[in-house]
Amino acid sequence: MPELPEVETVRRTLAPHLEGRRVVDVTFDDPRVARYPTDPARFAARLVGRRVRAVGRRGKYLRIALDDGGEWIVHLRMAGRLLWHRDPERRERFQRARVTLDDASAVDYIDMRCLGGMYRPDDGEGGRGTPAGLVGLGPEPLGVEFTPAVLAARLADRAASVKAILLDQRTVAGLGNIYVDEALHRARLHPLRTGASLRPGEVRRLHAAIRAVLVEGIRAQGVSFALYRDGEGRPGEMGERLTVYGRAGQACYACGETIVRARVAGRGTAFCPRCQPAAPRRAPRR
DNA sequence: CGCTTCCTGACT
DNA sequence: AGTCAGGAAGCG
Repeated sequence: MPELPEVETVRRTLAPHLEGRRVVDVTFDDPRVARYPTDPARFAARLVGRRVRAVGRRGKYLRIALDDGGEWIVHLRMAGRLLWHRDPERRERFQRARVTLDDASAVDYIDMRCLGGMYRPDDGEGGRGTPAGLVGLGPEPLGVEFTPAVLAARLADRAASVKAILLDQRTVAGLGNIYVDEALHRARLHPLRTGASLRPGEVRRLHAAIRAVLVEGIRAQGVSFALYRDGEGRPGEMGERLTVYGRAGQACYACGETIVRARVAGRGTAFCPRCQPAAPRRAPRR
């Protein structure tokens, strides 16, 4: 569920409450959430007593820097939420863990499907316990290192669909199903176009579209279809601003054609068949 | 490279 | 009862 704009919104809403605070207690209601160390007691022992330096983000990973140089990492996957509050009596349905801070506030980890989890890697950058996906993650799409040339290099010679390539976090960090569909529509590219088929001008369009939809998503504090909330429990408003995702059967805002839904890269995919024509048959000029 | 799997709930 | 869900590791 949460993609880069949603995770960034959680980061921004949690940071003022967490930074400078010391962890005084960690409890797990579901031990599966402790991804590393996998023993909840050991996880708690490694987090209790630490002070939060900064709440950061890399792709869809929340990286919470601690005063011992290590970090506490959270990945929300499909249905995870982090909720900060001051009510010790509060208990959300599907609450899986609680981290209590030294001002008596708490951060609850809530996850209906239990696909997400928390990591407390051994010390040192990329120490044991660092989630595998964080190693080899592609560039931050809103950072200076993500350029049209970098994107072009990652699309070149690829037979896979541009949708599958963009969903791969090694290509660029933080895109998920919603923002990929939105970016492809904005760039007027059919999701089944192969990476190798994209001409330089199309790659530049895609690069700009990716940035634009993510910036808009952050500004709207993310998409809240069902479960997503920010760190203080508020829904985002990006769901009302989507142009293709969730709009199958409705008219394209750009051309009036009916938005269709198909399965691409194993995912439900919405696109406009007129704005996003299928791949040209001829090989691209170089 | 695409497909399956993890998990649990909501919807048709 | 069957299908689907915004993620991503693992498999063939």
